[in-house]
Parts: sequence; structure tokens; C-alpha cells
Amino acid sequence: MTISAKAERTEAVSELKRSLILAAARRVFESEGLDRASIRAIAREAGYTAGAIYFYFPSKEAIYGAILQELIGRLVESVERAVVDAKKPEQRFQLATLAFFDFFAEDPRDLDFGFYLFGGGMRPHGISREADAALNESLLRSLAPVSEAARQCGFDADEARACAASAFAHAVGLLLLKHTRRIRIFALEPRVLMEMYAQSVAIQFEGRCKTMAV
Amino acid sequence: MTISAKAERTEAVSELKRSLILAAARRVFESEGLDRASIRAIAREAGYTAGAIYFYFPSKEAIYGAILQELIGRLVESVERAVVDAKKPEQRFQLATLAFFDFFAEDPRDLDFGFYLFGGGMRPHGISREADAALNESLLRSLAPVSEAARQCGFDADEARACAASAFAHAVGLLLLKHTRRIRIFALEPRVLMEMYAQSVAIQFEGRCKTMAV
Amino acid sequence: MTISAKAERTEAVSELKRSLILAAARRVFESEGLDRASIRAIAREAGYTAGAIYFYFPSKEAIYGAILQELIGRLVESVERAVVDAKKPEQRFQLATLAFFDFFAEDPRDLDFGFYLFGGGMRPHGISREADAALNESLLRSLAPVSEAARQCGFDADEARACAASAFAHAVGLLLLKHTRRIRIFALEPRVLMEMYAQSVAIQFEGRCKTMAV
Amino acid sequence: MTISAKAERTEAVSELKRSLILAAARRVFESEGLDRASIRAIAREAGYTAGAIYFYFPSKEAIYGAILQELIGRLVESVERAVVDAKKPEQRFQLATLAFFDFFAEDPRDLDFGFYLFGGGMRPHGISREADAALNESLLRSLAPVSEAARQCGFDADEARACAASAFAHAVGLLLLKHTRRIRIFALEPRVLMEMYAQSVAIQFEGRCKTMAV
DNA sequence: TATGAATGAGTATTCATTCAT
DNA sequence: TATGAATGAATACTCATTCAT
Repeated sequence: MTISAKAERTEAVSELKRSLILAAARRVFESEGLDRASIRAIAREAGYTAGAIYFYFPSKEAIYGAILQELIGRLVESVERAVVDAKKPEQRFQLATLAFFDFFAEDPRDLDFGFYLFGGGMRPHGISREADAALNESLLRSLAPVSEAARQCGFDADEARACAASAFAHAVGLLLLKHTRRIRIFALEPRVLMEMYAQSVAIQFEGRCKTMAV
Repeated sequence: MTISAKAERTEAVSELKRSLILAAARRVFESEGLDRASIRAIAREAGYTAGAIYFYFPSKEAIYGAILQELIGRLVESVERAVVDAKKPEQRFQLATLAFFDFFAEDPRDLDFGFYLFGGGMRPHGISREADAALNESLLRSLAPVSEAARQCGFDADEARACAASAFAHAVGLLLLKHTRRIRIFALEPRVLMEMYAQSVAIQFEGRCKTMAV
Repeated sequence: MTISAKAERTEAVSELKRSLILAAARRVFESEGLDRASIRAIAREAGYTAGAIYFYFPSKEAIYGAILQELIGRLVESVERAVVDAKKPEQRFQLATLAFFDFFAEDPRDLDFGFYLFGGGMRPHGISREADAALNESLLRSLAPVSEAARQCGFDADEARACAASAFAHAVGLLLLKHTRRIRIFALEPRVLMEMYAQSVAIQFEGRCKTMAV
Repeated sequence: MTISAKAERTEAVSELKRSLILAAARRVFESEGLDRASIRAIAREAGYTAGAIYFYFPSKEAIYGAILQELIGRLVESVERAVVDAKKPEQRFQLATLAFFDFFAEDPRDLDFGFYLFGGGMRPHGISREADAALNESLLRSLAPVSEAARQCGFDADEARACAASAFAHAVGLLLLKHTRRIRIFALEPRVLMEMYAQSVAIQFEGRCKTMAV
């Protein structure tokens, strides 16, 4: 048992160090931007030498991936928390959609990473197939409240997924506009536009729900 | 006349080579991604030495600019052509929105550049302030049919702009999903989703128009 | 004779063009500095294409050489003009030495070239052996008034050459100090130092002359 | 102690490598000239890859700086050592002046750098303002024995500085002649000319000293 | 004689990654 | 586990020179 206990202990220590490096990486990404964040910079921030990082992550891209995983975990949590108290499905839809939007709108750092995530497919960024699958799953999970709300209003599975995909697309599009500041050419607040979208869909939901009740 | 003819000929040849380099650049951007597209890579693809490129373009950014210019020109043209025969405003809205979507959906090469265009502000990609302003203007122009249709249905200027911005955002979001292939997790066709969005907005337009008529 | 006349004419035209290019080169060297003066820049200034320059000069270094030749020609002239009216040898010595100094002190452009000339031997700058010999000869000629003055005071050939070499060295050293602005650390005027040197040597000359007379 | 010993050892090794790179740099500067001495060339000479150099020096200019620093340190030392035993001021003047001359005359490698040093101001070679100021100060220090000797003979501060500046200029001019081999046209030994200059000034010093004594 | 096109070697610096210790 | 050293490829851009036309 001693050996096993020791192994466990070192494992735990290793895991902690890993997370400390990730935290350092996030700090560097935040302050320097994605492009400027070199392995050396991350290592320095974490109090390590560049080479040491490779004991915890096989590559720079792996660090990106790990941060993304954590990011999307927070996203799921954030969306779920937003709908926890709401009962009416159309309300749940609205809250979930806006929570998704707000999550990225509030923190530009996350947004940058989010686009890296969404844009990850454009070119192979070095994210492994499994990691990518995991990201997809998490993404779906973050949108689960949205599609569930649709189901509750009587939409079929296909329609529910369409609702989720559309809400996602709309949010992402507006976030892009906001982030690139091209929203300025419209002289409009992206948050307001997102609310308008959520509400107009919610009204459709309501209509459905009533029909169902009848 | 001989001199002029000769000058004209060499000018034409030079222009052709310029466009061949641009085509090569597009190919490289497509296959390697924007970040990886170095002058050397472009030159290699075009069958040139790196230095030779500078005979045709003063800088790498100038190449970006030339491609973007041409791209957005085609976009504007494409959207305008789509609505040319439509009379009813709600129809014009639908056609314009879908044309915008289709333009990028059809050619992934353009889409990549489109994201560069839309995303140009995320990080400084070296686009000059004026070039950026020009892009914004062109972008607005490409969406003009959309907002004009809204005006014709009785929406005020603010609302019309909101319509354009939302349509733009929705299209961009779906294109992102399509391009990154994350749309797969929804098992839906992005084109269909775009149509649904366009139609649902068009219906709202129709309601307005009737009200107005009354 | 016609053929010969024609050849002569084209020869003259060619020579003229050569000198026009040299003038352009001087202008570029002046405004851009030695490092920045590229063949292309010179060609542009002269209204030519880079390639055309090679019909008149075999290399960039050859242009340097030609400018140096002309420069040193003006130097010789300048020194000779300075002593033309002086009769007494010690006066001739002073005037010649100061003229040498002033020639470079007055025009920083010439000075830059002068150092290029003097420094030409440090590394092979592409000046041909003959060109270099010609430069040496011209240099000696520019110092001829100095050594001749010494001879007239009764110094032997060796001593006369030593006078010339020393005056040359002193002038060059001061010019270097002036040009690099390191003279500032001494808080002294280089021209004044040069005068002091010339005078102190002139006094020695005077002593000799008198001795001789006796 | 082991840790400390190890750290010390690696530190020493690192320092050695640094000095080997500097030596290689000096060799390259000598054989290729300052302009042609690229980081790559230095690295090659030192048996390194270009990138590896940056492990030891932050920039090319830092290499220049390090070499200059060391060079001028040796110069000051050399001049001071030369006068250490001499008592009479005119003798100190002669010894210091000749030591200054000899320092550069003996090692052409140093001379090249010396010209870089003295000539640093001609064109911006990338020397920082502070580095330049430090060089000026060191330069003055190397000439201190010269001006002090003058003061001891009764010259005032201005005159003493003039003596130093003149000696410096004369030495530099002769070194330039020697180095460029243009001294050949005078068929004289530069060392002899330097001795003559030093002696003639020393005689003037002597006169002054006696006057003072009286 | 002159052009326009093209080359190829060159510049300093950065960085992800590897590996002996 | 961690370091320090090292690599090699990459970056945009410049320039003297050559050559077919």
C-alpha cells in the first residue's frame, strides 16, 4: 500500500503543478494575447524553464486545449446556473441564450479563446481528435437548456436542435461583431440585439406552448 | 504608336502576373491558413522567389488588402444581383440575406478571408486604419439591400439597422459553425437554418407591411 | 572620318551620361548617407532603371571610386589654390595644411567620402588596384605644397615627407574627432587645434630657414 | 554546498562560452569587417547556430558593446602601466602617448574596433546613448596621463586638454595611415613619426617646466 | 542603350521543441 | 523532476547584380 500511496501523492502533486502552469498560461494569454504567449513566457510566469513545461504538456497546443476545456466547463456551469430558478420553458430559453452570450461578452479573454475554439476547425490547431470530441460534447451540454426548453414547448428533436444551433449562431455572430468592433457601423448595442432575438424566439415558443395546452 | 502599344502590352502582362500572384496567395491562405501564409510560401506557390513578389506588391499587407478588396467587391455585386428582380420588400430581404450567406458558403476560400475580414479587429493583423474603414463601408454596402427592405416595410432607421446587423450576425454565426464543422453536432444543414431565419423575419416584415397599408 | 566622328560623338554623350549619374549618386549619398545609397536609389535619382547603371559603371564600388577620384581632384585644386599667392615657405606650409583640413571640415559629405577613402584599405572595398594607385598619387599631389615648403626650408627629402605625413595625420585625426563629435569631450574647436599645430610646425620651419640663410 | 558548487560550475562554463563567442566575434570582425559581421557569421565561427548566440547576448549590439568595453579597459590599463615608473612629466607625456599609439598599432584587431569606437558617431551603428557616453568617459580616462603631465608642466586646464586632444588626433591619424597602408606612399614608419611628434611636444613641455621652476 | 523582371543571398531576431545532465 | 544549452526553421524585407528583350 505504501507504494500506491506514494504514487497517489506524487500524482496529486503533479496534477497541482499542471494546474498552476495552466493558471500561469491564462495570465500570460490575458496580458500578452494569444500570439505573444510563447512557451517561454508561460514557463517564466509559472516559475519554470521552458523545457520543464513539457513534463506536463506535450505541446503548446495541448495547453491551449486544456484551457479550452476548462473554459467550456465554466460556460456550461454558467448557463446552467442561469436557468436554475426559471420554470417556464420560454423563460428558460431566454435566460440560457443570454447567459451564453454574456459569458463571452463579459470577458474578452474568454472570447478570444472562444473564437480560437470555434475557429479550431478551420485549420488543424493541434487539438487531438478526442479533445475535439470532448469540446463538442461540452458545447452541446452548454446548449442543453436551450434545446430542452424547446422540447418542453412541444418542438420535436430536430426543431429543438435547430433552436439551439440558431441561438448559438446568433450569439456567436453578435459576439464577433462586438469583438471586432464592427458593430459600431450599425450604432447598436450587441446585448440589446441579443435580447431582441431571444425575445422574438421566446414569443414563438409561447405560441407553441399555448397551442399544446389547448 | 509602337511605343504605346509596347507599354500597353507589358502593362497587361504585369497586371496578369499580379493577379496570378494574388491567386497563388489565395491558394496558400486556403491551404495553410492566414498565419502560416508567408511571403515565401506565396512566392513558392506562384513560382517566384520571395524578393520578386515585392516587384508587384509593396508589402505582405498589400496582398491581403488586394484580396480583400476584390472579395468584398464580389460580395456586394453578388448581393445586389440577387435582389435585382424582386419587388416585394420581404422578398428582397430574404434574397439578400441568403445571397450574403451563400456567397461565403459556396467558396471556403472566400470564407476564410471573410473571417479575416470580419475578424480583422480581433488582433492587429496589420490592416491600416483607412483600409479598415473602407472595408466597413463596403460591408455596409453589401447589407444595404437588407436594411432598405426593412425601411420599405415601415421600420425606422434604427430598426432597419438592427435587421441588417442581426441578419449579418446570424449568417456569420452559421457560417462559422459550418466552416468549423461544429454544425455536425446539431446534425443540421446550415443553409436550411439560414432559410428558416430569413423566412421568420420575412413574416414579421409582411405583418408590418400590411399594417402600414392599412 | 565620319565613322570616327560618330564614335567620338557617342563617346562624348556616354561620358556626359556617366557624369550625370555620378552627380545623381553624389546627391543620393548626400541626402541618404553612404549606407542608404543603393544602386536603385541612384538610378532613380538619375532618371534611370537600376540595370541601366551597369552600362556606365561595372559595380557600385566603381561609382564610389569615381566619386572619390573627383573628390580628390577638387582637394588637390583647393590646396594648390590656397598657396598660390604665398611666397614664404613656412606660410605656404600653414596655408596648405589648413586648406587640406578645411576642405574636409567644410563639407561633411566630402568628409564621409574621405574616410571611406582613407579607410578603403582596411578591407577591400572593391576599388581596383589601379584606381587605388591613382588615389594615392592624387593624395600625394595634394600634399605636395606641404613637402615642397619643407624642402625650401632646407629639410631633406625624408624630412619633407615626414612633414607631409605628419600634417596629414594630424588633420585626419582632428577631422575624425570633429566628425564623430568626440571632440566635444575636450571642449575645443578642431579648427583652432589645427591652426596651433600648423603654427608650431611653421615656427620650426622658420628656425630652419634662418639657420640656412646664415 | 553541492548545489552552490554546481551553480558555480555552470556559471563558470557559461562565462567561458560567452568569452569564446566574443573571441569568435572579434575574429569575424577582423576578417570580414564590421559591416559584414553578421550574427550568423559570428555563430558559425563560434561553432553555434545563430539562435544560440541569443542565449549569451541579447542582441548584436550587445556583442559590440561587450567587445568595446573590454577593449577600452585594456587600453586604459595599458596606458597607465606605461607611465607608472616615470617621474618627469614630459617623460610621462611621451610614454603615455606612445603607449596609446602602440596599443592599437600592435593589434590590428583592436585597431579595427578602435576605429569603430572612434568612428561610432559617423553613422548610427546602433550604439546606445549611454554606451557612447561610457566610451567617451573611458577614452578621457585613457588620456588622463597625458593631460595630467601637461598640468604638471604648468599648462592650464584648457591647454592640457588641447595637448591630450592633439596627441590623440596625431596618433589616430597615423594609425589610420598605417592601417590603410597609405603610409607607404610616404615611405616612413608610423611609429617613428609618432615618436617624433611626442618628442617635439615633450621639448616644449620641458621649456615650460624650466620656466616654471624659474 | 535601356528596361523590367527575376534571382539569391543576406539581415536580426523569435520560438517550439529536444536532450544530456 | 527540472535545467540550461542548443537547434533549425521561420519571419518580412532589401539589394547588387544579371539578362532577355
